[in-house]
Amino acid sequence: MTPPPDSVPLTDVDGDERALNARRAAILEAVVTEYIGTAEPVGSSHVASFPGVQVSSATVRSEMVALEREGYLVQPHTSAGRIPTDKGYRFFVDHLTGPGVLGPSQRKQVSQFFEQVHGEMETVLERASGLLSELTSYAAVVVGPSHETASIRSFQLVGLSPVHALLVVVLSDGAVEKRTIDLTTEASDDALARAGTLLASHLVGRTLTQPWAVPKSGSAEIDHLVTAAHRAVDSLEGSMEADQVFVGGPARLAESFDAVETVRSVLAILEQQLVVVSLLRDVLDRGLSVAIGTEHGFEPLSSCAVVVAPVSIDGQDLGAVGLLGPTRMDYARAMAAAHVVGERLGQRISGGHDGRH
Amino acid sequence: MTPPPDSVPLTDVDGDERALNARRAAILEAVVTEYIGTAEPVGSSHVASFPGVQVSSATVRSEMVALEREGYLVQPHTSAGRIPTDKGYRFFVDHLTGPGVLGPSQRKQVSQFFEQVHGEMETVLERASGLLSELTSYAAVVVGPSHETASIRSFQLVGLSPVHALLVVVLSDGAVEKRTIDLTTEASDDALARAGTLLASHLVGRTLTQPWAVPKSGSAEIDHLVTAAHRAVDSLEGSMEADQVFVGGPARLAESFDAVETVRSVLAILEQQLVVVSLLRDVLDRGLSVAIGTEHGFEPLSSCAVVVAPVSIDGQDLGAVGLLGPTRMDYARAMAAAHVVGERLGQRISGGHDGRH
DNA sequence: CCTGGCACTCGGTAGACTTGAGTGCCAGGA
DNA sequence: TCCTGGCACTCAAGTCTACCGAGTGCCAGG
Repeated sequence: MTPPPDSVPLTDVDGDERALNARRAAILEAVVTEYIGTAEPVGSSHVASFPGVQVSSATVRSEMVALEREGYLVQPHTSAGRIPTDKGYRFFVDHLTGPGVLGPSQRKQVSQFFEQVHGEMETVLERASGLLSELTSYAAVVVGPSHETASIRSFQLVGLSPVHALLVVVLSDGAVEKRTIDLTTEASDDALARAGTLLASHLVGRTLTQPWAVPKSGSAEIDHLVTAAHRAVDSLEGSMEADQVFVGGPARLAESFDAVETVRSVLAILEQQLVVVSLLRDVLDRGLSVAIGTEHGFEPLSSCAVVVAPVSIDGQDLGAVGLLGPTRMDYARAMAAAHVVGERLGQRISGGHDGRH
Repeated sequence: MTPPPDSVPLTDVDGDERALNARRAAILEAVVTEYIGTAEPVGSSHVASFPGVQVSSATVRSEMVALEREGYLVQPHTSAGRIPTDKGYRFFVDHLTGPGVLGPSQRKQVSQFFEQVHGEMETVLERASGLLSELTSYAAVVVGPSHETASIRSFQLVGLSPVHALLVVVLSDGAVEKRTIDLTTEASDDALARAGTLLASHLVGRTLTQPWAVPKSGSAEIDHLVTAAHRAVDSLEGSMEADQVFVGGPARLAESFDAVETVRSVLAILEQQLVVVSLLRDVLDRGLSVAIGTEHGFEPLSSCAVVVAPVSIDGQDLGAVGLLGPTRMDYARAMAAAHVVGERLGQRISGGHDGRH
């Protein structure tokens, strides 16, 4: 029906989708901005009244037809306004919205938080997830640094009962891990201590991921303890990652989505911490700071957008922070908040285990 | 209008509210049972068709009027059926429903769980909260044993950096707690070790709540470390309670309540672990196993019912399990599930830190 | 190539009507 | 005395209609 020229953007830079001419971009921006604010389909006359759009509503309409044909907008039904598609949000995030700034009161809130917060790293991360959630009113996720590179600082076997011992490992990053060991035969405190010392001499200074040979002692009793401890150390390695995930303000999901079923399924996802971590890592690894709708390839979250920011300092990976909200989220604010909190958290973590007290 | 005899229950045992005559009880039971199943107001003809009710719907109607006057039922509006009030549920729970039994598949699920689960206490409690939630499809809370009576088994100071040390305490119940200590002056590993040994000799065998005097050493450097550690130990005491709360299946709240706002506020409560613990404790202390609506005096949860069961063995308090659902929850099943899981958990906890592996 | 105008679509709202579940009350009967 | 069937009444919810208005697509004129 329509001749080919219609489908060619005016300032097509490379490929077919990369750029939109300025007018269409302005219209898209208006639609996204308005829809984020009102959650209602945006009509051409609303758009035409935007300061950045200096054409009549009729022109806006014809441009919107083009934007819809190219996949940036959709109409829920005829005779309704348009709402952005994931692709529309993507263009908005990539080209139309600045890095975003926090309001003064929010900046103050962040500063106060980092001045006042104290205590163990876990506490700080946990409370930071709450902060991020409060700043944005979305659900927040904070992932702490992995223990992969931390070396073992202390290694101890503590007897709990005649047939139970506790392996306690302190890492150089301040993490403490433990594992109960069942002893098939009773062990004396003395044997435990000797096995502990033997193992400590072999293990202190290594990381948990480095393989190690089981040292031999002269005594069968102690060898028995040592092999049991060896198994326990191996099992430590796998289970440590999950400890460092903190979810803040999951209750806010109920504000973000009106469909109860969506709330339920997203909450169910957040319960699976491993999934959340890998989602954030995946998005970060792809060099993105925002994943919209199906971009993260994770079906149950297709109605969500994920904003992530690394927690790092000098390129060193110390974790990540993330925000989970509806695709019609306020990307600028969310990105700004995630960025700021991620950055301050990185400074805090690297700057000492407990700056003040 | 109506003469006094109308308002006098037929078999009034003591006080004015204690008992209902058998017919009214049967009618109340029918209403509650039906409403729990359907979530819709129950009419007199439905009730009349219940096997336990051998009277006509007209008679049921007049009895329902009486039950409404006495506060056991309410009508959402004229010409609708009745729904139970909190008082109605209370009577149902106290007098009309048996202890409840789990279905065979659920019993099997519980058995399998306790056969297969292994690992640290925290892991077991966490997963038990998931089990309880799956069994009932309500949100579950598991509170682990308090560390109040546990004695200190090991006490260690580990240097992390020249100006940071980590205090690591192992308790007799297998719990490990840590606290970072800022050192205002640098301390040698040797000084740390000596301070640690000194403190260990004073503290091992005590509980965390017992007050203790700061031991004096000859050296000012060590005294300095010792007082810093003293402060850290004191701060440990207060923060340990919160660690032992596990919430399972919060996403199921979205299934239990249809109002999004209710979901949001209940989720927000569950985020505050201290509140949840004290709620459960409070209900248990009052000797109840169920708190319905406003009975727990906690306004934001007035549309919820809380089912609790102690985790104990031989009268020794090892914690509590709880379920949070709508007031129209299936009390019999919930109580049965909480009871069983609480009991098995008690056996597990007291029976060893890790029965199998 | 933009714009105002125009006919058209269609979701949402409001009112009238119907339906049906449920009630309260009452008179007759065991 | 108490239960029951009958009856008139109430009211939420569903259906149908009409209508409004926001919004669109298209077109002719500037």
